[in-house]
Amino acid sequence: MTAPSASRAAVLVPRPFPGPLDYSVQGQAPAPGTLVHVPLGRGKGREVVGCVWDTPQERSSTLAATAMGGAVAAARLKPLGSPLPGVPPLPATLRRFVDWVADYTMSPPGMVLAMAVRAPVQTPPRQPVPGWRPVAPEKPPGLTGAAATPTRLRVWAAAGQGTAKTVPELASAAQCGVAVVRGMINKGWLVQAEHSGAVNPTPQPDYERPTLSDDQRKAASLLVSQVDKAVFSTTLLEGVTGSGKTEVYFEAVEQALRMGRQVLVLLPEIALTAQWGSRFEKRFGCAPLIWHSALGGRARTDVWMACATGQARVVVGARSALFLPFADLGLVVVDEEHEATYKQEEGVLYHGRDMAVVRARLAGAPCILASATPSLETRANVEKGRYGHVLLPRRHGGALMPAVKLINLTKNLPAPGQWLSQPLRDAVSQTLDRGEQALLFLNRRGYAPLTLCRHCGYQFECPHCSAWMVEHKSHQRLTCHHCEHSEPAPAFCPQCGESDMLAAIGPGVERIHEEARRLWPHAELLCLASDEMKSPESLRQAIERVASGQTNLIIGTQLVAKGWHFPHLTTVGVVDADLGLNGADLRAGERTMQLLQQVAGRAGRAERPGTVWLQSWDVRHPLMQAMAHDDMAGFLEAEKAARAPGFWPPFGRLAALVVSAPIAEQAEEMAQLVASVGPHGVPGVQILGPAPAPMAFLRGRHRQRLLLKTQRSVALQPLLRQWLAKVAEVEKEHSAGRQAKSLSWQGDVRLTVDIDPVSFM
DNA sequence: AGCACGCCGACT
DNA sequence: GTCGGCGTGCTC
Repeated sequence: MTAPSASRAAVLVPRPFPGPLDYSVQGQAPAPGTLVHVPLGRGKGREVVGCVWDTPQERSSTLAATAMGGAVAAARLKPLGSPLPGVPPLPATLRRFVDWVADYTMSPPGMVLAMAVRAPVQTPPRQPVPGWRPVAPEKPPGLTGAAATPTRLRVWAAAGQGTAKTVPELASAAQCGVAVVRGMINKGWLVQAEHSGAVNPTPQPDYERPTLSDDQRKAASLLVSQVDKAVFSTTLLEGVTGSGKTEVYFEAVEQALRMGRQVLVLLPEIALTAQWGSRFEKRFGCAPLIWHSALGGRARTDVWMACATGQARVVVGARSALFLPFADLGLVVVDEEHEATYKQEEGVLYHGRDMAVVRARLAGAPCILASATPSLETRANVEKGRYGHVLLPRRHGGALMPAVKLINLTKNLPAPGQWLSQPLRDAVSQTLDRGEQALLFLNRRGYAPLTLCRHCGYQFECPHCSAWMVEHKSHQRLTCHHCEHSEPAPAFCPQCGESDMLAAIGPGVERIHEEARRLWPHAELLCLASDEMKSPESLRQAIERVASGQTNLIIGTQLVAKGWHFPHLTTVGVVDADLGLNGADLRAGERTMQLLQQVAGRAGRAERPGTVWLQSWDVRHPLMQAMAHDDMAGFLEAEKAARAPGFWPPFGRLAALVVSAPIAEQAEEMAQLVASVGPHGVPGVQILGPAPAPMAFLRGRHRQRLLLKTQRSVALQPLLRQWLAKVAEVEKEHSAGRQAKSLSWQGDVRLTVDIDPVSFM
């Protein structure tokens, strides 16, 4: 004889609390996943929208039970509010994913939930609008003779066609006022029917099936069989640039569509969704649903709702699409899986690629990771047998991989103030003469990375960051690339007052553009940098100009290195191939290799072969040698060999702890304290630092960094949890002892934890 | 994260 | 005498 269920419901609210809060319910509690209004705090706007959460037992299948404090006394419980109308409950697979991400990233679960429910909370879904249909197939007796006016008959006909329509829809279809329609409803000639709501297009599996090469067919059949099994698996789809990876995983998408299941495709950048969408449309006959953070209001909620109701078949989007409430997810694809932009660097710090694998696992769906240059992490998972692997070793349609040539800058030094060496100039001139397209690549926005005074040596630095201000000639401003700060280009030195002595040092893409315009005055130039391409639409137009051959010389930043298809492009010149190799970044070599491979991959994708020129100050560098001799495997082996002995990722695990404060000493003192209570002397665990973070001053805050490095066998998060608990304990002691100690941790001292850090700033 | 409460400085 | 600064503490 079980009593009616406890009059208490756990509700996760979008606040940084350690777990769900309890509310009292009279009668039956709403099902887990239901979004409800709940009172919170004593404030005026004391209502928030939360999500009815599962009991710990229900969660424990996927999550180690988190020790939560004792239950709150029943008398203190506030009553549960009303559910959000028209919003389906969050599916269990999404709730488990929220729990998992919170646990893994050590973020409050409520903050993870916030990412999943922002759309329907900010913009409530459209309420279902009634549609109207004829009362019967035959005209009713009243609608005869004089009453059967031409207008009424048009309304009658419109109501009988297609799906049920709303009153305004019928009025416009029949070209009459709404009054006519209302009148017919009052007479009972039209009856209410389900209105189908916002209709989502349905992709057709075999709208336009491509002819696949043998390589492609073999790869596709394996992926299709994974989708067919409808269980979790992860497969790396590795294919050189131009090998037709997209067509291959489209076959897997097709299979999921045939099975009536939903597909999620992640892209590293929203800019890519437009071109991807048109490829999808050619293949499946309609556009996919697109999801990214720039999507506003109503459109956002429409996509969210379509995922929840199952109407959405295929969604393509940025990493935040992982938190959409898919009703029946049958396939997850992560395109360009190696891209660092998959790492969220603000708020909840999660890696989109890794969380995509988890999302698929919790949904019982296969996951495909696609790349021409897979990350070492993913390769390691392939080698351990955790991920499957399919390989496309050749370019599609018989196109050849481009030849790579090195230009030794020490021997081909351009004149002062110039950056293109003679061999590169010759190569570009010849390309243009042949009527082909050339690309000059420099991964640095703006005109010049440093402005200094030749008289006194003053360097223009950002007042809020330890970084130089970058000159942007197009806007006549100096801009910091790490924060919002920007100021008009100066006329004189603020230190010595000297005018005419300010000098732009080093090249940015704008400066290369200027040099190219002088060298090739008759070329059709286009400068492609992310800061100039604000909207996806302006980028789409620029890409279209390149792809169609309207422009023949492109100067660009890493934006042009993405997966674009430029059939006329045969020559690529990398202005500074060494850029990115120096610095303390663990993955500097790997990332530079991926970038160079991706840029190089833009050349010679059609019938004409391509050539890639790398300008380098250090042509002996293993990466330059590997590029020239097409020996990526060798380079990667060397990278692995360098990381393995120290248990650096992927051979070990890493967490970054960053202490930041407005005053440098505060950050230093706090970092010392954090370090002092860390897990020292634990086998397989190493603490590095504290030391000033590579960006020691950022957005007005001084930063100290510690790294926790463990062997793979060590559970990283429990270790960190203990560590942070000790930090909190010591902090408490200090605040209890008030007057003691110095200025530290008075004020705005923050500690952030980044699991699996990607950026080493 | 919000939001209110609380306890100290410059204004009508 | 009050308005308002942001330090501190709580949210079932």
